[in-house]
This record gives sequence, C-alpha cells and structure tokens, in this order.
Amino acid sequence: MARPRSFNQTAVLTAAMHAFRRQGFAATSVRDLEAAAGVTSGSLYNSYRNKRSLFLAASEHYNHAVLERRIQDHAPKGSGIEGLRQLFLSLLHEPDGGSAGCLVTNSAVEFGDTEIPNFVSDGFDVLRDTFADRLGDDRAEAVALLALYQGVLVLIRAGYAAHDLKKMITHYFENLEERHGR
Amino acid sequence: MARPRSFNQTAVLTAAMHAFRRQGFAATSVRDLEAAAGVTSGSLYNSYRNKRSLFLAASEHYNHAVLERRIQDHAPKGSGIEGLRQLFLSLLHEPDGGSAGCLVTNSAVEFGDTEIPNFVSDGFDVLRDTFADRLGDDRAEAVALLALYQGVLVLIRAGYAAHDLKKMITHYFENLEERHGR
DNA sequence: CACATTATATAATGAACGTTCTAAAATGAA
DNA sequence: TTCATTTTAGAACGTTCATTATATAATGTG
Repeated sequence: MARPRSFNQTAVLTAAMHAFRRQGFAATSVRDLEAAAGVTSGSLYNSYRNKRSLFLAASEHYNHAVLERRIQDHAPKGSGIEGLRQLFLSLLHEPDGGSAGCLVTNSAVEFGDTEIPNFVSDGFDVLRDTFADRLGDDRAEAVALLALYQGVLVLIRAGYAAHDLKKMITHYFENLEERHGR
Repeated sequence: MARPRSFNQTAVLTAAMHAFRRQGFAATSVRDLEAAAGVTSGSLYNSYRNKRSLFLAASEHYNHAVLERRIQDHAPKGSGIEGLRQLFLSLLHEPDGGSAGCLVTNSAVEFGDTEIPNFVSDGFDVLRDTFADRLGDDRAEAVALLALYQGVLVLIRAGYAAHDLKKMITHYFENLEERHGR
C-alpha cells in the first residue's frame, strides 16, 4: 500500500543509544544521529516526533537491552552475592575502558537540574530491587550497592584506575559476604 | 593608569560556579553567565580567554571554596570515621534538595567521552586521600567511599529519596565502625 | 499501468550559540 | 586638561542547531 521502511528500527535505536550514551543528549546532534544510524533526518523525523522522543525510545531500549541484559548475564535470580560481585566486576571490562559510562547515570546527571526522565528512576529501581533480592531483602544494603554502582560508573567514565576499582570491589564483596554470614 | 575593574572577581567566579554546577558546561550559555554574574560578555572576555577558561577557573574555585571547605567543616583532620559520617550526611542538606549535585561529579560525566579536566582528578584525589587519612590509611575502603560519595551525589541530583539515602549512610557507617574496631 | 500512501533525501528556516569588533567610559600620569 | 591605557556595553558575525517544508522514490492495489 505504501513505501516500506528501508532501515532496521532496532539498529537505529541501538546506534542512537550508543551515541547518546557516549556524548549525552544535548551534545549529540541530529547530524551525529544521521551518521551513527546511517539514516537521514527525514527518516528519523518520520519515525520520531523530535530528538527527545528518539532519545527516550533509545533510553528505554538501553534499560532492556543493556541494563537488564547485564543483570541477566551476571546476576540472574538465585545467583546471590556472587552474582552481584560478577555484575560489578563486569563494569571493568567494557569497551573503550568504559568511557561511555551508563546512560542512566549519565542522564541522571545531565537532567538533574530539570525533570528527570522516567527511564532513569526505572533504571535505579531495577538495580535496587535486583540488589535487594540477591541479598535476601536487605534494603539499606541494596541502596548502598545502588550508590556504589552509580559511583563506580562515574569513576570509570572519568578514567579512574581500573586496578584500584577492582581491588575495591573485591574487598567490598569480601566484607559483604562476611556480614551476610556465609 | 587605566580604567579599573568594576566587578568583584570572586563574586563573578562564584556566580559562574553555581551556574555551571546547576546546568553543566555546555548547557550554560555566555548569556546565562552574564545574567548570573551581573556582568556583560565584554567584561567576561576581557578577563577570560573564552567560556572554557572561565569554566576552568570557576571549577578550581569550586574545589577550594566548596569541596575542601566542606571537608574542613565536617571531617577535619583527626575527626576520624565520625567526621566522614558527618561529611556524607551533610550532602543531604543542600539547597534545592541537592539538585545541583557536585561540579566534580557532574563534569566527570559531562567530559567522560573527551578529555577529563584536571580539576576532576584533583577532586577525586582530595576526597580519596581525605577518606584514607580519616580511616587510618585503608586505601581500598577509601576508594569504596569515593565511589559511594560520587554515587550519592548522582542519586541526590536525580531526586532519589533522601530518607532512603540517610538510612543507607547510617547503616554503612555503623558497619564501617564495627569493621574498623571501635 | 495509474493511484494513493508512506518513506526518503535534502533544502530552507529561524533561533541560539560563542566569539569578535567597535565605540564609549573611566582612570592615573604627564 | 590631554593622553595612553584598560574596562565596559552591546552590536555584529559566522556557525551550528533542531525542525519544517518540499520534492522524489518506492511500494501494494485496482
């Protein structure tokens, strides 16, 4: 009945997600997005109302395809504290030394002075609930892990020595296991 | 010999610091800075080469006037773990619910994809060295506190429930004191 | 093959940006 | 008071931006 889309919607979302994660929302221009996704602005605006709408879609995609996926890969239900340790350690082996950081963390900071998008609070909730569950419902400790997780991502993005972070994580989880009786 | 400056240099630096802290470097326009500092761009460009140069000066000012000042106020040398607890708790009582966050944390994220300005690494070092000293030179724990500190600032900026953060900090420091034998 | 419909490419638009330029104003020295 | 010097105010410049408008291309259907 009409001309079909000539691009893969998920591929565009993934490309936009990477660009936004690396450079932030405001610093990523529509031309950057065209180049990253291999699609011209005409097509982007045909699928999304504006840059913000594409950003929000890419961010939801991030929460599922990257964040929840990472949890599933390293700290699935039942994996306990050991799963959480692996989850934290996995952050140290990201491409480019992890300089892209996390889209949730980065957006929390970028939008902190205005209105925080829902996907940020959602990302925090997913992490905290995962931590609490794997710890056997220790809420205060889960919030501590949430803060530690965000902080590690800030430090990694800023190029903080990965070796020091690894030692820190190792020590932290040794203590955590002792305190949670093993 | 010539016309004197008609504005207070520290006041301009402080105003710029607040603007950059709230909105970030890129999102703060020179016109924003004019309004915040009560000085026109002509004067700003007469004193600073460009926006970035003013930003770097304002950031150095932040490290001394805000960060080191906060340490001195809450966790001076000799104050031990109790000082650190007060330092962390003080973050929960910032104006506007702390939505401005920390200029070091915010800049670590904003510039994470390019070159990190020196004041960011300096800020990290000051914090980590302070933590290590007050803990009696426990480096791994100091790095954990550095990450926790950055994470708390991210969460506060994103409007995370201050009540939960307070409980978390309280629990964290109870554990810390036990582990450091008291 | 037309036709309706939707996608695509790119030009055009208007606003905002950082920076530079220009002229006036303010000072101390001569 | 005249001069050299520096600061100040704000207009002007060129660029980049997100978005809209426009024209063309591709499809299934009749």
